[in-house]
Amino acid sequence: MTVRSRFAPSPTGSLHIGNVRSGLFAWLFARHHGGAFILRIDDTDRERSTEQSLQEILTDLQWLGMDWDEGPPDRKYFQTSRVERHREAALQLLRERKAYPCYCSAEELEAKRKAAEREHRRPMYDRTCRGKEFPADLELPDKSKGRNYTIRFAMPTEGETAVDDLVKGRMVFNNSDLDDLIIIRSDGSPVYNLASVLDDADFQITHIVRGDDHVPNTPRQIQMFLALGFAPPAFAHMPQVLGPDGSPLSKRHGATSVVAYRESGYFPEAMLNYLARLGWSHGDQEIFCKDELIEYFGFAACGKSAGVFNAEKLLWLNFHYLKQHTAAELAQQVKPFIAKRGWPIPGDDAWLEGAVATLRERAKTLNELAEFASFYLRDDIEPEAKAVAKFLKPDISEPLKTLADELSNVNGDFSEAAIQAVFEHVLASFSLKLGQLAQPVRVALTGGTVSPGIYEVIAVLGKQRTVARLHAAVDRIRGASAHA
RNA sequence: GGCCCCAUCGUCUAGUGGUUAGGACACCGGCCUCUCACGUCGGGAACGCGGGUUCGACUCCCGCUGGGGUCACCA
Repeated sequence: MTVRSRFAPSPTGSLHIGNVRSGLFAWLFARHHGGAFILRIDDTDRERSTEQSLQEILTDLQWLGMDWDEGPPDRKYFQTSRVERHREAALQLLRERKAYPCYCSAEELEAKRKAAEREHRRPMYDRTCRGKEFPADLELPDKSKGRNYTIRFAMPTEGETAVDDLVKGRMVFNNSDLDDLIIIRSDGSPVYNLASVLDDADFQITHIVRGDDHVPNTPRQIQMFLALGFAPPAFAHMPQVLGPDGSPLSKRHGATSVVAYRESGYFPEAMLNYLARLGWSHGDQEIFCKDELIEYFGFAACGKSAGVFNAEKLLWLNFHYLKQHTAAELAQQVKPFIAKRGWPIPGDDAWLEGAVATLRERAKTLNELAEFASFYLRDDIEPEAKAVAKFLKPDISEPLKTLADELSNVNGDFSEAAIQAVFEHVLASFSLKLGQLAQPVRVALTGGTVSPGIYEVIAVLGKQRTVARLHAAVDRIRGASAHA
């Protein structure tokens, strides 16, 4: 049997970390077994589904490299295009007496539910309408035509339903605890539980991989597969992803969507690696490339307990992958992040590569890389007041000026070695230690007290810009002391 | 409340009856050093509790406690 797994996001918002992880495991499982990965769009909630979030989800998936064998743009894989199929199946169930019309109003049901809760009883539908007679040719509900009822699935009331879950193990449910759930609303539209079962059956899904919040649905869906005449697929329920406070990961925990990380300059390899390692392991290994993930993946090595999303570990992984890229690659990849800040993108790729090379050990994301490159990219830097106060003092103006002069006299290659030689000469003539000169120079050139090695910075900046900034600093010091 | 699930360092986890309980992130300290990083060396840090089973339990069983999921004309 060929493995066919699926991922069925709803296009009602951004692709969520917890959600995409279930999708990733479904994808890894399919790829591991050389099977097919099906992308289905659960867009039955027409109110909240948008084209924009659909496009965003597809982009995220492509970015992560989670390619699908079947799915969009083929309309067949959009749940809304299958409502006729869902309605026919409901009709079939009705004719076979495996479903029945329910005339209870939403208000009545709500009242009963509240009463049950008050009395600490299970708030389950009391099956008032089950067993009542109804014509064999009963039509599906349509409120607008006066057919104001819903269709419920007649769940077996005896026996039990077992789920042999690939990650959770065997779970047994009493059928008497299973609700007669609504499968067709009073407006005639099919409900998720029916649509999902039918789609999984029709698309011949062999393994349903999803979040474990679906566990309670599983025995009900198995009964529906059976009633519809299908063999139920295998199930693998992944534990939830939690926020740092132990509650399910949500927007209030900060960045939790794939797109947020994509736009912050994270690498897809890092995201993939992190997501896979959250709830799954392969001995002590922490770093996995995509092919290794596919090769090693299995549900046996998946944990059963929920995991806390750790943004710092993701960041560490991202740093790891950033270091894997060459400076030339990073120079290209950082451009969009420079543009986003409204800064000019250098035309000289080799120069940008040189600048990136000095920053790559310091930045953990492409976004940080762009941020740190600020003083290379712009000449209108505003030095930090604290740094100026601490390092740009009157007695350093002379050494700074001398350094500028000697630097401008360097002939030939403006290399780090040449720059170092100039420094050593200035240091000796003023009896200064490197630290005493380097920090003021750093403030003069970068505006702050933190930067790559000072020789590297000067080499990247070039003779002209370096000298200009040193002169500016000297002027600033003299201006300040003149005012004093 | 009913049903279901879960339980090793702060976090992600390894571990399948006998280990000094391992790794990673984070944290702390040393080294390197022109700042910050990187790197490197080292450190602290966990089997929720109580019963069994066993010569021996982190590992198996039961109970407790704690945490979570779910009970819609949402998906």
